[in-house]
Amino acid sequence: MRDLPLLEQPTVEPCCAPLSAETLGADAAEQLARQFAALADPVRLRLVSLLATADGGAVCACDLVEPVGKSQPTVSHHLKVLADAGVVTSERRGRNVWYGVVPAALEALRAALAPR
Amino acid sequence: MRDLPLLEQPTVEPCCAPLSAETLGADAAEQLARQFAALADPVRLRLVSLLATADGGAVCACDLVEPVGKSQPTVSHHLKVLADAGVVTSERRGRNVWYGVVPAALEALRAALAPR
DNA sequence: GTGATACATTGACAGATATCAATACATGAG
DNA sequence: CTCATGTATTGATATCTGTCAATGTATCAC
Repeated sequence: MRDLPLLEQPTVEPCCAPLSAETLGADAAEQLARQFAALADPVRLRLVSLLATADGGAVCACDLVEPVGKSQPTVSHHLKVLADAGVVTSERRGRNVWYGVVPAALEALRAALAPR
Repeated sequence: MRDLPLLEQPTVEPCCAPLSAETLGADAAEQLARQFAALADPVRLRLVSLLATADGGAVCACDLVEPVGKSQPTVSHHLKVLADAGVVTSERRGRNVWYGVVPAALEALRAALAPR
């Protein structure tokens, strides 16, 4: 028995060639830096990890506040940063909002770090 | 004909299990966030790319200032940030200092982003 | 409609960060 | 030792970022 993805997955276009393949241009560097910046915070990393390890790949925002030990507005802020960077997606379900990782986004970053 | 590595490569211990494998603890999250933060700047990304694409894998600091278009102290600062994060190594050679990427460090970050 | 619940936004503030000019330090040449 | 060169450090400043309390907004139950 197979389920459709819980959350709609946005299309992800690769930021650039791997760092080790060709010299990064200024524009690509800015874009890539923004994506890494999204992961450059311990709270956001824990959020991503919570989403990525959840079965179904999605978690209600209500279940994210307590595990990271920050206030609700702070968690909401971090989720927005992740969403703006394309690392997570969100979807309203009644009164709740569910968040899920965008595996393709992580894969794109992984590709940027690939060795020569 | 094979050469020894131009720069001594430090040992790199993996920060943590992949984000998608198990929930990231607070301490591991801090450590991993610091490493991603090193890559969360366009100038530093270009520096890493310049080093990674150079044959021999190392470049004189003197050849890094002009390509990134920032002042010498600024470039020196960014190189220090990268070195502190373990992403690059440096070695003095006479009056110059040569910098090189630490491929294992990039690989460790890549591993953290690996899918389930 | 009213009230309750879940999430997002605003505003304020402290701490971090990127940048450069000026200066210090280290190395090799003479 | 002295000087020139390459790199690092210091100090100052503007900008960005993480955080929370307070408030706003959307959805459901009634």
